[in-house]
Amino acid sequence: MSERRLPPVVARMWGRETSPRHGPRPSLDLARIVDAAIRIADRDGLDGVRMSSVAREVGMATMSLYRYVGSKDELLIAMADAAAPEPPALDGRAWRDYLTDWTRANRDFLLGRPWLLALGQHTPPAGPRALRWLDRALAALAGTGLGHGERINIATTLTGYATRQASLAHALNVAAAGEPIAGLTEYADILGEVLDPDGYPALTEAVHANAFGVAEEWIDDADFTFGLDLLLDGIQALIDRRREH
Amino acid sequence: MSERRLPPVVARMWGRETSPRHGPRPSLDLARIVDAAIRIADRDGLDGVRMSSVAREVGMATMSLYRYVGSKDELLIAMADAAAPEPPALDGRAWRDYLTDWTRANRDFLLGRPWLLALGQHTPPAGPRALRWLDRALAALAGTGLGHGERINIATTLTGYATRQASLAHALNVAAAGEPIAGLTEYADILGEVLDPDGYPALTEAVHANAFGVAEEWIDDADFTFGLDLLLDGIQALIDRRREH
DNA sequence: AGGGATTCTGTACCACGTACGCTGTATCGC
DNA sequence: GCGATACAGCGTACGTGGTACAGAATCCCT
Repeated sequence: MSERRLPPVVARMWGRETSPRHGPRPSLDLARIVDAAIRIADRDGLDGVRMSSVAREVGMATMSLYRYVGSKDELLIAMADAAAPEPPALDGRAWRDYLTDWTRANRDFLLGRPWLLALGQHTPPAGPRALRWLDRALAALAGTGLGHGERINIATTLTGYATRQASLAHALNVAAAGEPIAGLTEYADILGEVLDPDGYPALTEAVHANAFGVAEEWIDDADFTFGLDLLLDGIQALIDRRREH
Repeated sequence: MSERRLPPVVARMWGRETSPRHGPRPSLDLARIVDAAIRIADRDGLDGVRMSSVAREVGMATMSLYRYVGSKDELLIAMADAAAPEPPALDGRAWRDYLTDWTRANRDFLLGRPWLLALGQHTPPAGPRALRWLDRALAALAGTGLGHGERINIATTLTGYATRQASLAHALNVAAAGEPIAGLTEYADILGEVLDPDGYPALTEAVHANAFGVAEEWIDDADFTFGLDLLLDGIQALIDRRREH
Protein backbone atom coordinates (compact mmCIF):
# COMPACT_ATOMS: atom_id res chain seq x y z
CA MET A 1 0.00 0.00 0.00
CA SER A 2 2.80 2.36 0.82
CA GLU A 3 5.42 0.64 -1.26
CA ARG A 4 4.52 3.01 -4.03
CA ARG A 5 7.20 5.56 -3.34
CA LEU A 6 10.25 3.40 -2.87
CA PRO A 7 11.84 1.84 -5.94
CA PRO A 8 10.62 -1.71 -6.49
CA VAL A 9 14.13 -2.98 -6.16
CA VAL A 10 14.03 -2.13 -2.47
CA ALA A 11 11.41 -4.79 -2.00
CA ARG A 12 13.68 -7.28 -3.71
CA MET A 13 16.58 -6.25 -1.51
CA TRP A 14 14.53 -7.46 1.41
CA GLY A 15 13.84 -10.78 -0.25
CA ARG A 16 10.27 -9.91 -1.00
CA GLU A 17 10.41 -11.76 -4.28
CA THR A 18 7.03 -12.83 -5.47
CA SER A 19 7.91 -16.42 -6.23
CA PRO A 20 5.84 -17.16 -9.27
CA ARG A 21 3.97 -20.34 -9.86
CA HIS A 22 4.56 -20.72 -13.56
CA GLY A 23 7.56 -20.76 -15.81
CA PRO A 24 11.26 -21.58 -15.65
CA ARG A 25 13.19 -20.89 -12.52
CA PRO A 26 15.36 -17.79 -12.63
CA SER A 27 18.96 -18.80 -13.14
CA LEU A 28 20.20 -15.87 -11.11
CA ASP A 29 19.20 -13.68 -8.25
CA LEU A 30 19.49 -10.00 -7.52
CA ALA A 31 22.39 -10.47 -5.13
CA ARG A 32 24.57 -12.09 -7.76
CA ILE A 33 23.96 -9.24 -10.16
CA VAL A 34 24.60 -6.61 -7.55
CA ASP A 35 27.81 -8.34 -6.50
CA ALA A 36 29.00 -8.41 -10.07
CA ALA A 37 28.22 -4.75 -10.49
CA ILE A 38 30.11 -3.91 -7.32
CA ARG A 39 33.09 -5.92 -8.50
CA ILE A 40 33.14 -3.90 -11.70
CA ALA A 41 32.78 -0.61 -9.87
CA ASP A 42 35.69 -1.53 -7.61
CA ARG A 43 37.82 -2.39 -10.60
CA ASP A 44 36.84 0.19 -13.22
CA GLY A 45 34.97 2.87 -11.35
CA LEU A 46 31.36 3.82 -11.72
CA ASP A 47 31.75 4.53 -15.40
CA GLY A 48 32.66 0.93 -15.94
CA VAL A 49 29.29 -0.16 -14.66
CA ARG A 50 27.18 -0.55 -17.77
CA MET A 51 24.27 -2.84 -18.21
CA SER A 52 26.31 -4.64 -20.83
CA SER A 53 29.40 -5.03 -18.66
CA VAL A 54 27.41 -6.26 -15.69
CA ALA A 55 25.63 -8.76 -17.90
CA ARG A 56 28.93 -10.01 -19.26
CA GLU A 57 30.25 -10.40 -15.73
CA VAL A 58 27.39 -12.67 -14.72
CA GLY A 59 27.35 -14.47 -18.04
CA MET A 60 24.02 -13.33 -19.36
CA ALA A 61 22.70 -11.15 -22.12
CA THR A 62 22.30 -7.47 -21.39
CA MET A 63 18.54 -7.46 -21.55
CA SER A 64 18.23 -10.38 -19.18
CA LEU A 65 19.19 -8.12 -16.32
CA TYR A 66 15.90 -6.36 -16.67
CA ARG A 67 14.18 -9.43 -15.25
CA TYR A 68 15.84 -8.53 -11.96
CA VAL A 69 16.11 -4.76 -11.90
CA GLY A 70 13.70 -2.24 -13.27
CA SER A 71 16.39 0.08 -14.52
CA LYS A 72 20.02 0.93 -14.12
CA ASP A 73 19.14 3.41 -11.41
CA GLU A 74 17.56 0.68 -9.38
CA LEU A 75 20.69 -1.37 -9.75
CA LEU A 76 22.72 1.52 -8.43
CA ILE A 77 20.45 1.83 -5.42
CA ALA A 78 20.87 -1.82 -4.64
CA MET A 79 24.63 -1.49 -5.05
CA ALA A 80 24.78 1.39 -2.62
CA ASP A 81 23.29 -0.73 0.10
CA ALA A 82 25.12 -3.96 -0.60
CA ALA A 83 28.50 -2.27 -0.85
CA ALA A 84 28.47 -1.22 2.78
CA PRO A 85 29.99 -3.61 5.29
CA GLU A 86 28.30 -4.58 8.51
CA PRO A 87 28.53 -1.90 11.21
CA PRO A 88 31.03 -2.41 14.04
CA ALA A 89 29.82 -4.47 16.98
CA LEU A 90 28.65 -2.54 19.98
CA ASP A 91 30.17 -4.85 22.59
CA GLY A 92 28.78 -2.87 25.46
CA ARG A 93 30.92 0.15 24.77
CA ALA A 94 29.94 3.62 25.93
CA TRP A 95 28.08 5.68 23.36
CA ARG A 96 30.96 8.01 22.64
CA ASP A 97 33.52 5.29 22.07
CA TYR A 98 31.19 3.39 19.86
CA LEU A 99 30.02 6.31 17.77
CA THR A 100 33.58 7.43 17.19
CA ASP A 101 34.35 4.00 15.86
CA TRP A 102 31.09 3.89 13.94
CA THR A 103 31.64 7.20 12.22
CA ARG A 104 35.21 6.38 11.34
CA ALA A 105 34.19 3.02 9.94
CA ASN A 106 31.55 4.79 7.94
CA ARG A 107 34.07 7.14 6.42
CA ASP A 108 36.52 4.35 5.81
CA PHE A 109 34.29 2.18 3.72
CA LEU A 110 33.35 5.19 1.65
CA LEU A 111 37.01 5.85 1.01
CA GLY A 112 37.51 2.22 0.13
CA ARG A 113 34.79 2.43 -2.50
CA PRO A 114 34.90 6.02 -3.71
CA TRP A 115 32.28 5.33 -6.35
CA LEU A 116 29.77 5.28 -3.52
CA LEU A 117 30.42 8.98 -3.18
CA ALA A 118 29.85 9.63 -6.83
CA LEU A 119 26.54 7.85 -6.45
CA GLY A 120 25.20 10.75 -4.43
CA GLN A 121 23.11 8.42 -2.33
CA HIS A 122 21.37 11.15 -0.40
CA THR A 123 18.13 9.31 0.16
CA PRO A 124 17.04 8.24 3.62
CA PRO A 125 18.34 4.76 4.30
CA ALA A 126 16.05 1.95 3.19
CA GLY A 127 18.25 -1.08 2.55
CA PRO A 128 19.04 -3.82 5.07
CA ARG A 129 22.65 -2.80 5.53
CA ALA A 130 22.01 0.91 5.87
CA LEU A 131 19.30 0.28 8.40
CA ARG A 132 21.57 -1.99 10.38
CA TRP A 133 24.02 0.89 10.65
CA LEU A 134 21.23 3.12 11.87
CA ASP A 135 20.06 0.48 14.31
CA ARG A 136 23.46 0.15 15.92
CA ALA A 137 23.84 3.88 16.40
CA LEU A 138 20.43 4.06 18.04
CA ALA A 139 21.37 1.16 20.28
CA ALA A 140 24.53 2.92 21.36
CA LEU A 141 22.51 5.95 22.38
CA ALA A 142 19.89 3.92 24.24
CA GLY A 143 21.18 4.65 27.72
CA THR A 144 21.66 8.35 27.29
CA GLY A 145 18.20 9.54 28.14
CA LEU A 146 17.78 11.19 24.77
CA GLY A 147 14.52 10.88 22.88
CA HIS A 148 14.12 8.63 19.89
CA GLY A 149 13.88 11.52 17.53
CA GLU A 150 17.06 13.03 18.88
CA ARG A 151 18.91 9.76 18.52
CA ILE A 152 17.87 9.41 14.91
CA ASN A 153 18.93 12.94 14.34
CA ILE A 154 22.34 12.34 15.79
CA ALA A 155 22.91 9.25 13.71
CA THR A 156 21.95 11.18 10.62
CA THR A 157 24.28 14.02 11.45
CA LEU A 158 27.17 11.66 12.02
CA THR A 159 26.63 9.85 8.73
CA GLY A 160 26.57 13.19 7.06
CA TYR A 161 29.83 14.08 8.67
CA ALA A 162 31.44 10.82 7.61
CA THR A 163 30.25 11.30 4.06
CA ARG A 164 31.50 14.83 3.87
CA GLN A 165 34.91 13.93 5.21
CA ALA A 166 35.21 11.05 2.81
CA SER A 167 34.24 13.27 -0.11
CA LEU A 168 36.83 15.86 0.73
CA ALA A 169 39.57 13.39 1.39
CA HIS A 170 38.84 11.63 -1.83
CA ALA A 171 38.67 14.81 -3.85
CA LEU A 172 42.06 15.86 -2.54
CA ASN A 173 43.54 12.45 -3.10
CA VAL A 174 42.39 12.51 -6.69
CA ALA A 175 43.72 16.02 -7.18
CA ALA A 176 47.03 14.91 -5.79
CA ALA A 177 47.18 11.76 -7.88
CA GLY A 178 50.29 11.72 -10.01
CA GLU A 179 52.11 14.19 -7.85
CA PRO A 180 53.61 12.44 -4.87
CA ILE A 181 53.53 15.48 -2.65
CA ALA A 182 50.10 16.81 -2.02
CA GLY A 183 46.82 18.09 -3.26
CA LEU A 184 46.32 20.70 -0.64
CA THR A 185 49.56 22.52 -1.13
CA GLU A 186 48.74 22.83 -4.75
CA TYR A 187 45.25 23.92 -3.92
CA ALA A 188 46.69 26.65 -1.74
CA ASP A 189 48.99 27.74 -4.56
CA ILE A 190 46.09 28.11 -6.89
CA LEU A 191 44.16 30.09 -4.34
CA GLY A 192 47.13 32.35 -3.88
CA GLU A 193 47.35 32.97 -7.57
CA VAL A 194 43.75 33.76 -8.04
CA LEU A 195 42.60 35.54 -4.93
CA ASP A 196 42.44 39.25 -4.60
CA PRO A 197 42.85 40.45 -1.04
CA ASP A 198 40.03 42.96 -1.27
CA GLY A 199 37.28 40.53 -2.08
CA TYR A 200 38.63 37.79 0.15
CA PRO A 201 40.41 39.33 3.13
CA ALA A 202 40.04 36.50 5.62
CA LEU A 203 40.83 33.82 3.09
CA THR A 204 43.87 35.65 1.87
CA GLU A 205 45.12 35.92 5.37
CA ALA A 206 44.60 32.23 5.91
CA VAL A 207 46.46 31.36 2.74
CA HIS A 208 49.35 33.62 3.66
CA ALA A 209 49.47 32.10 7.11
CA ASN A 210 49.90 28.84 5.26
CA ALA A 211 46.78 27.50 6.88
CA PHE A 212 46.28 25.05 4.07
CA GLY A 213 49.82 23.86 4.17
CA VAL A 214 49.49 23.21 7.86
CA ALA A 215 46.06 21.73 7.38
CA GLU A 216 47.49 19.10 5.13
CA GLU A 217 45.95 16.81 7.67
CA TRP A 218 42.62 17.64 6.15
CA ILE A 219 42.80 14.17 4.79
CA ASP A 220 44.28 13.04 7.98
CA ASP A 221 42.88 11.38 11.02
CA ALA A 222 43.77 14.28 13.26
CA ASP A 223 41.47 16.45 11.28
CA PHE A 224 38.73 13.90 11.14
CA THR A 225 38.84 13.56 14.88
CA PHE A 226 38.79 17.30 15.31
CA GLY A 227 35.46 17.79 13.60
CA LEU A 228 33.99 14.66 15.04
CA ASP A 229 34.84 15.78 18.54
CA LEU A 230 33.03 19.03 17.89
CA LEU A 231 29.92 17.02 17.27
CA LEU A 232 30.40 14.60 20.10
CA ASP A 233 31.06 17.42 22.53
CA GLY A 234 27.82 18.97 21.43
CA ILE A 235 26.00 15.71 22.00
CA GLN A 236 27.60 15.34 25.39
CA ALA A 237 26.42 18.81 26.32
CA LEU A 238 22.92 17.90 25.26
CA ILE A 239 22.92 14.74 27.32
CA ASP A 240 24.11 16.64 30.36
CA ARG A 241 21.43 19.25 29.89
CA ARG A 242 18.76 16.54 29.71
CA ARG A 243 20.09 14.85 32.84
CA GLU A 244 19.91 18.02 34.87
CA HIS A 245 16.20 18.29 34.34
CA MET B 1 52.08 26.04 -13.42
CA SER B 2 49.74 24.49 -10.92
CA GLU B 3 46.61 25.07 -12.92
CA ARG B 4 47.02 21.58 -14.24
CA ARG B 5 44.70 19.91 -11.79
CA LEU B 6 41.70 22.19 -11.76
CA PRO B 7 39.36 22.07 -14.72
CA PRO B 8 40.22 24.78 -17.25
CA VAL B 9 36.82 26.30 -16.82
CA VAL B 10 37.82 27.40 -13.33
CA ALA B 11 40.32 29.75 -14.83
CA ARG B 12 37.61 31.20 -17.01
CA MET B 13 35.34 31.62 -14.01
CA TRP B 14 37.93 33.98 -12.62
CA GLY B 15 38.06 35.97 -15.80
CA ARG B 16 41.40 34.60 -16.79
CA GLU B 17 40.42 34.57 -20.43
CA THR B 18 43.41 34.71 -22.67
CA SER B 19 42.11 37.39 -25.00
CA PRO B 20 43.43 36.29 -28.34
CA ARG B 21 45.06 38.56 -30.84
CA HIS B 22 43.55 37.19 -33.99
CA GLY B 23 40.11 36.24 -35.17
CA PRO B 24 36.50 37.28 -34.69
CA ARG B 25 35.41 38.46 -31.30
CA PRO B 26 33.44 35.91 -29.32
CA SER B 27 29.76 36.80 -29.46
CA LEU B 28 29.16 35.40 -26.01
CA ASP B 29 30.88 34.86 -22.74
CA LEU B 30 30.94 32.06 -20.23
CA ALA B 31 28.66 33.86 -17.82
CA ARG B 32 25.84 34.12 -20.35
CA ILE B 33 26.04 30.41 -21.07
CA VAL B 34 26.14 29.49 -17.42
CA ASP B 35 23.18 31.73 -16.70
CA ALA B 36 21.20 30.11 -19.46
CA ALA B 37 22.04 26.67 -18.15
CA ILE B 38 20.97 27.66 -14.66
CA ARG B 39 17.71 29.01 -15.99
CA ILE B 40 17.03 25.69 -17.65
CA ALA B 41 17.97 23.72 -14.57
CA ASP B 42 15.61 25.84 -12.48
CA ARG B 43 12.81 25.26 -14.95
CA ASP B 44 13.30 21.65 -16.08
CA GLY B 45 15.69 20.14 -13.59
CA LEU B 46 19.16 18.87 -14.23
CA ASP B 47 17.96 16.47 -16.88
CA GLY B 48 16.76 19.39 -18.91
CA VAL B 49 20.28 20.72 -19.15
CA ARG B 50 21.61 19.37 -22.42
CA MET B 51 24.22 20.91 -24.57
CA SER B 52 21.56 21.33 -27.22
CA SER B 53 19.03 22.96 -24.90
CA VAL B 54 21.58 25.35 -23.47
CA ALA B 55 22.68 26.28 -26.96
CA ARG B 56 19.10 26.93 -27.99
CA GLU B 57 18.61 29.11 -24.92
CA VAL B 58 21.52 31.39 -25.85
CA GLY B 59 20.71 31.28 -29.55
CA MET B 60 23.72 29.40 -30.81
CA ALA B 61 24.49 26.06 -32.33
CA THR B 62 25.20 23.21 -29.99
CA MET B 63 28.81 22.85 -30.92
CA SER B 64 29.52 26.52 -30.44
CA LEU B 65 29.35 26.03 -26.70
CA TYR B 66 32.56 24.10 -26.88
CA ARG B 67 34.40 27.36 -27.57
CA TYR B 68 33.57 28.33 -23.99
CA VAL B 69 33.53 25.10 -22.03
CA GLY B 70 35.66 22.06 -22.48
CA SER B 71 32.87 19.64 -21.79
CA LYS B 72 29.47 19.37 -20.23
CA ASP B 73 31.08 18.50 -16.91
CA GLU B 74 32.94 21.76 -16.92
CA LEU B 75 29.72 23.58 -17.55
CA LEU B 76 28.18 21.88 -14.55
CA ILE B 77 31.09 22.94 -12.37
CA ALA B 78 30.67 26.52 -13.44
CA MET B 79 26.94 26.30 -12.78
CA ALA B 80 27.51 25.01 -9.28
CA ASP B 81 29.46 28.10 -8.38
CA ALA B 82 27.35 30.68 -10.15
CA ALA B 83 24.09 29.31 -8.77
CA ALA B 84 25.01 30.18 -5.21
CA PRO B 85 23.95 33.60 -3.93
CA GLU B 86 26.27 35.91 -2.08
CA PRO B 87 26.82 34.94 1.55
CA PRO B 88 25.02 36.95 4.24
CA ALA B 89 26.76 40.10 5.42
CA LEU B 90 28.68 39.83 8.64
CA ASP B 91 27.68 43.20 10.03
CA GLY B 92 29.81 42.80 13.09
CA ARG B 93 27.74 40.00 14.50
CA ALA B 94 29.16 37.49 16.95
CA TRP B 95 30.49 34.32 15.39
CA ARG B 96 27.66 32.14 16.60
CA ASP B 97 24.89 34.37 15.36
CA TYR B 98 26.53 34.79 12.05
CA LEU B 99 27.36 31.15 11.47
CA THR B 100 23.83 30.13 12.34
CA ASP B 101 22.58 32.49 9.70
CA TRP B 102 25.31 31.45 7.30
CA THR B 103 24.56 27.75 7.61
CA ARG B 104 20.85 28.25 7.28
CA ALA B 105 21.31 30.42 4.21
CA ASN B 106 23.53 27.71 2.80
CA ARG B 107 20.86 25.10 3.27
CA ASP B 108 18.18 27.38 1.93
CA PHE B 109 19.74 28.08 -1.40
CA LEU B 110 20.37 24.40 -1.87
CA LEU B 111 16.70 23.74 -1.26
CA GLY B 112 15.80 26.49 -3.68
CA ARG B 113 17.86 24.84 -6.40
CA PRO B 114 17.67 21.14 -5.62
CA TRP B 115 19.56 20.27 -8.77
CA LEU B 116 22.66 21.54 -6.98
CA LEU B 117 22.30 18.54 -4.71
CA ALA B 118 22.06 16.13 -7.59
CA LEU B 119 25.26 17.65 -8.90
CA GLY B 120 27.20 16.05 -6.08
CA GLN B 121 29.60 18.96 -5.95
CA HIS B 122 31.90 17.44 -3.39
CA THR B 123 35.07 19.11 -4.55
CA PRO B 124 36.83 21.67 -2.42
CA PRO B 125 35.53 25.10 -3.28
CA ALA B 126 37.34 26.84 -6.11
CA GLY B 127 34.89 29.30 -7.65
CA PRO B 128 34.53 32.96 -6.71
CA ARG B 129 31.18 32.53 -5.00
CA ALA B 130 32.10 29.44 -3.02
CA LEU B 131 35.28 31.07 -1.82
CA ARG B 132 33.40 34.16 -0.78
CA TRP B 133 31.24 31.95 1.44
CA LEU B 134 34.37 30.44 2.92
CA ASP B 135 35.92 33.84 3.40
CA ARG B 136 32.95 35.15 5.37
CA ALA B 137 32.91 32.19 7.70
CA LEU B 138 36.60 32.62 8.38
CA ALA B 139 36.06 36.30 9.06
CA ALA B 140 33.32 35.51 11.56
CA LEU B 141 35.71 33.26 13.44
CA ALA B 142 38.57 35.75 13.40
CA GLY B 143 38.15 36.91 16.97
CA THR B 144 37.79 33.52 18.55
CA GLY B 145 41.43 32.69 19.05
CA LEU B 146 41.15 29.57 16.93
CA GLY B 147 43.87 28.69 14.45
CA HIS B 148 43.44 29.16 10.74
CA GLY B 149 43.30 25.45 10.13
CA GLU B 150 40.61 25.02 12.74
CA ARG B 151 38.54 27.80 11.25
CA ILE B 152 38.69 26.25 7.82
CA ASN B 153 37.75 23.00 9.32
CA ILE B 154 34.74 24.44 11.03
CA ALA B 155 33.52 26.14 7.89
CA THR B 156 33.86 22.88 6.03
CA THR B 157 31.95 20.98 8.65
CA LEU B 158 29.13 23.49 8.62
CA THR B 159 28.79 23.42 4.85
CA GLY B 160 28.67 19.67 5.09
CA TYR B 161 25.91 19.91 7.61
CA ALA B 162 23.91 22.32 5.48
CA THR B 163 24.29 20.08 2.46
CA ARG B 164 23.23 17.01 4.33
CA GLN B 165 20.17 18.67 5.79
CA ALA B 166 19.16 19.99 2.42
CA SER B 167 19.57 16.57 0.85
CA LEU B 168 17.39 14.90 3.42
CA ALA B 169 14.74 17.54 3.39
CA HIS B 170 14.60 17.43 -0.35
CA ALA B 171 14.50 13.65 -0.52
CA LEU B 172 11.57 13.61 1.87
CA ASN B 173 9.80 16.37 0.06
CA VAL B 174 10.09 14.49 -3.17
CA ALA B 175 8.93 11.28 -1.57
CA ALA B 176 5.96 13.10 -0.17
CA ALA B 177 5.08 14.78 -3.44
CA GLY B 178 1.61 13.85 -4.55
CA GLU B 179 0.45 12.84 -1.13
CA PRO B 180 -0.52 15.88 0.86
CA ILE B 181 0.26 14.35 4.22
CA ALA B 182 3.85 13.41 4.66
CA GLY B 183 6.89 11.59 3.50
CA LEU B 184 8.16 10.55 6.86
CA THR B 185 5.04 8.91 8.11
CA GLU B 186 5.00 6.82 5.03
CA TYR B 187 8.66 6.07 5.44
CA ALA B 188 7.97 4.86 8.94
CA ASP B 189 5.16 2.64 7.65
CA ILE B 190 7.46 1.00 5.20
CA LEU B 191 10.05 0.42 7.86
CA GLY B 192 7.41 -1.13 10.05
CA GLU B 193 6.38 -3.49 7.30
CA VAL B 194 9.82 -4.63 6.46
CA LEU B 195 11.77 -4.70 9.67
CA ASP B 196 12.24 -7.77 11.76
CA PRO B 197 12.74 -7.02 15.43
CA ASP B 198 15.59 -9.49 15.83
CA GLY B 199 17.92 -7.95 13.32
CA TYR B 200 16.93 -4.39 14.15
CA PRO B 201 15.99 -4.14 17.81
CA ALA B 202 16.73 -0.48 18.41
CA LEU B 203 15.21 0.65 15.16
CA THR B 204 12.10 -1.37 15.73
CA GLU B 205 11.70 0.21 19.11
CA ALA B 206 12.09 3.65 17.60
CA VAL B 207 9.50 2.93 14.95
CA HIS B 208 7.06 1.62 17.51
CA ALA B 209 7.64 4.64 19.68
CA ASN B 210 6.60 6.58 16.63
CA ALA B 211 9.91 8.35 16.61
CA PHE B 212 9.58 9.07 12.93
CA GLY B 213 6.11 10.38 13.27
CA VAL B 214 7.26 12.73 15.97
CA ALA B 215 10.38 13.56 14.01
CA GLU B 216 8.27 14.82 11.20
CA GLU B 217 10.21 17.98 11.85
CA TRP B 218 13.14 16.33 10.19
CA ILE B 219 12.44 18.69 7.41
CA ASP B 220 11.66 21.32 9.86
CA ASP B 221 13.62 24.20 11.24
CA ALA B 222 13.45 22.85 14.77
CA ASP B 223 15.37 19.86 13.64
CA PHE B 224 17.84 21.85 11.63
CA THR B 225 18.56 23.99 14.63
CA PHE B 226 18.93 20.95 16.83
CA GLY B 227 21.81 19.47 14.87
CA LEU B 228 23.38 22.82 14.20
CA ASP B 229 23.42 23.62 17.88
CA LEU B 230 25.22 20.36 18.52
CA LEU B 231 27.98 21.61 16.28
CA LEU B 232 28.02 25.13 17.60
CA ASP B 233 28.10 23.93 21.18
CA GLY B 234 31.09 21.83 20.27
CA ILE B 235 32.80 24.83 18.72
CA GLN B 236 32.01 26.91 21.76
CA ALA B 237 33.57 24.28 23.98
CA LEU B 238 36.68 24.32 21.83
CA ILE B 239 36.97 28.08 22.02
CA ASP B 240 36.61 27.99 25.78
CA ARG B 241 39.26 25.32 26.05
CA ARG B 242 41.65 27.41 23.95
CA ARG B 243 40.97 30.48 26.03
CA GLU B 244 41.81 28.74 29.28
CA HIS B 245 45.34 28.05 28.14
C1' DA C 1 46.26 43.61 -48.87
C1' DG C 2 46.60 39.19 -47.53
C1' DG C 3 47.79 35.64 -43.99
C1' DG C 4 46.55 33.15 -40.22
C1' DA C 5 44.34 32.42 -36.05
C1' DT C 6 39.90 31.98 -34.20
C1' DT C 7 34.72 31.67 -34.14
C1' DC C 8 30.63 29.41 -35.48
C1' DT C 9 28.26 25.62 -37.45
C1' DG C 10 26.51 21.13 -39.77
C1' DT C 11 27.31 16.54 -40.08
C1' DA C 12 28.36 12.41 -38.34
C1' DC C 13 29.72 9.02 -35.01
C1' DC C 14 29.60 6.48 -30.96
C1' DA C 15 28.12 4.89 -26.46
C1' DC C 16 24.57 3.47 -23.69
C1' DG C 17 19.92 2.61 -21.80
C1' DT C 18 16.04 0.18 -22.78
C1' DA C 19 11.27 -1.05 -25.50
C1' DC C 20 9.64 -4.88 -27.99
C1' DG C 21 8.80 -9.28 -29.49
C1' DC C 22 10.27 -13.97 -30.08
C1' DT C 23 11.69 -18.58 -28.33
C1' DG C 24 12.01 -22.04 -25.15
C1' DT C 25 10.74 -24.00 -20.64
C1' DA C 26 8.59 -25.29 -16.46
C1' DT C 27 4.42 -25.50 -13.86
C1' DC C 28 -0.73 -25.69 -13.40
C1' DG C 29 -5.48 -27.23 -14.53
C1' DC C 30 -7.73 -30.80 -16.46
C1' DG D 1 -0.08 -37.00 -19.24
C1' DC D 2 -1.35 -32.76 -22.22
C1' DG D 3 -2.35 -28.43 -23.64
C1' DA D 4 -2.51 -23.74 -21.90
C1' DT D 5 -0.09 -20.31 -19.60
C1' DA D 6 3.18 -17.43 -17.68
C1' DC D 7 7.61 -16.33 -17.27
C1' DA D 8 13.04 -16.59 -18.20
C1' DG D 9 16.47 -15.34 -21.50
C1' DC D 10 17.79 -12.87 -25.43
C1' DG D 11 18.61 -10.39 -30.27
C1' DT D 12 17.38 -6.47 -32.55
C1' DA D 13 16.55 -1.92 -32.98
C1' DC D 14 15.66 2.71 -31.58
C1' DG D 15 16.30 7.06 -29.23
C1' DT D 16 19.02 10.21 -26.83
C1' DG D 17 22.83 12.87 -25.91
C1' DG D 18 27.87 14.05 -25.85
C1' DT D 19 31.35 15.43 -28.83
C1' DA D 20 35.20 14.82 -32.89
C1' DC D 21 35.98 16.86 -37.08
C1' DA D 22 36.26 19.78 -40.92
C1' DG D 23 34.68 23.62 -43.58
C1' DA D 24 33.24 28.45 -43.95
C1' DA D 25 33.03 32.99 -42.24
C1' DT D 26 35.29 36.60 -39.62
C1' DC D 27 38.54 39.92 -38.09
C1' DC D 28 43.30 41.32 -36.28
C1' DC D 29 48.15 41.98 -37.48
C1' DT D 30 51.92 43.00 -40.26
